[in-house]
Amino acid sequence: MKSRFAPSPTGYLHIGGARTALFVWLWAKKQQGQFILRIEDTDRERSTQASVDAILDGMQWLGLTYDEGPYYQTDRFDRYKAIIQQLIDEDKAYYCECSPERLQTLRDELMAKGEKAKYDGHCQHKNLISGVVRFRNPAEGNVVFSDLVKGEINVHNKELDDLIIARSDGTPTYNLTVVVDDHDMEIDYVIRGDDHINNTPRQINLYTSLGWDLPTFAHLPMILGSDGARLSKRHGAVSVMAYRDAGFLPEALLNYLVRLGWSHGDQEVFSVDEMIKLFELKNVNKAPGSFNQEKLLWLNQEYIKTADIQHLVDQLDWHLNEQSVDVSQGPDIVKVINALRERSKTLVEMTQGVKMFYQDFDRFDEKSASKQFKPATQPIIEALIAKYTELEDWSSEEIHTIVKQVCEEQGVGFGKAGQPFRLALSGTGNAGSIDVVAELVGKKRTLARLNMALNYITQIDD
RNA sequence: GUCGCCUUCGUCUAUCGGUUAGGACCCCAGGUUUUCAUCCUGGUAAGAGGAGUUCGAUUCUCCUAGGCGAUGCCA
Repeated sequence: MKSRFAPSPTGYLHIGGARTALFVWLWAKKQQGQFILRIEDTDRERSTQASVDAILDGMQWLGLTYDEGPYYQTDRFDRYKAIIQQLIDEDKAYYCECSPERLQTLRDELMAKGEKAKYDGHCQHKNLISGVVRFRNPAEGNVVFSDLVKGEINVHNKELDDLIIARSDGTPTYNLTVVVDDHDMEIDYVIRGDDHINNTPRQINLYTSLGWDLPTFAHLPMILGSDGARLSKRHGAVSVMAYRDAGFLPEALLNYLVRLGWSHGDQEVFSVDEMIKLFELKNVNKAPGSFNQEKLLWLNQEYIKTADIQHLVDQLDWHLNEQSVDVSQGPDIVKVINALRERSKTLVEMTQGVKMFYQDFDRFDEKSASKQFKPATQPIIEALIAKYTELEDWSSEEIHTIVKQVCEEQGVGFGKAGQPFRLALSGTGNAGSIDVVAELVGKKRTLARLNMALNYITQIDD
């Protein structure tokens, strides 16, 4: 069994494409079949190598590995040419010299009359030998096919016209190339976005005309933006790689995407293995879905909380490099991640949190500082400095005990000491459990930062 | 315009004729917590509209409306 993902390289791999790729990939994996990647680059005006690279990068990051390919349609022009010639020879296709102007006028007229805008067959029997090549679509009857997600679809041949299969420069067009490729590559399942539903009957006629067996079709609903409009740049990040940059784990994105349009009862979290095991095209929804960043964020946090720690280390590495955070000197990154993982929605947030363990800062967040570093706090900070300077066993337990001691001696609640201490340690006030954080930051840096806080307080005193 | 596809809480969805229409995200309230976060408890919120079939429709049929797609020498 074989299925394929066939993007056209006219931009990066976007969310919708990634979801299609995922479903196709899952279906292939589930059947223990082959997943083929084919680049549909017949439109040479718009196709770029940069886009091909971007698509490949996106798929690699998501872990959607392909068993065959990438095949490029531009490498197969001879084959398409032969098929087109064959169709002409068998009188199943013909040349047409109608000008774009004539065609446009025709469309306008038909539309004005309230009729279907389609080619009128002007050149059908002229026996021309140049121009575009059109496929002779059957005039009667209808095309019926059973779509794995949409069910039975029935289209009258009257609605279809003689579509162009070769441009006037001889290059083949999409509807011809897909059919030839899917046949030659022995694709059993054509799974793609439902914007292709309307092309399917035309393609079926091509298959039939060529005497080829039909693949099974499955048309996936589109992904819309939060406003219900087709997902586009104005909805924010649509490129898959932008999600890596924003600190998402690939498995979180995959999990989000698989649940957008597919479900298995009430289950929300799926490992990739579970997806493969449970995925069914018949459980794919017919209706389009809206992309919802909040839910993705929630899933990302779930994955950050539960992921294998080494995996997290590996994934975080890219962000650490990106932000030039050197973790080779200082506490074990594993411990730092464990201290941070429950409070990070993204790896970018986590990277921010990591900084305080490896980098010194020279100022406190002004808003927090003005609130926390009051003159009344001075004796508390001084007491902490005194006791910590003496502390031999720099462990979270001891650190915690001392905070408690100071609170008792000064007759204040834990928060009165804990809050300023947290701000002194982090500079921002955003940090986890202070004892654990202080242990990881280390004695030297903790004392330095407490002294910095003390300075701050004595300065506002003046 | 014409043709095709689609329509359950704000969002993602469950339901395969009989349910107080369930779950999840978000939001709100309460609890745990040295802040935040995590965690726990609870809450708000839905079958586009109209006919029909049926003892009974969210579920089946039809109509209408709305959305999306196609109508390209794009894919």
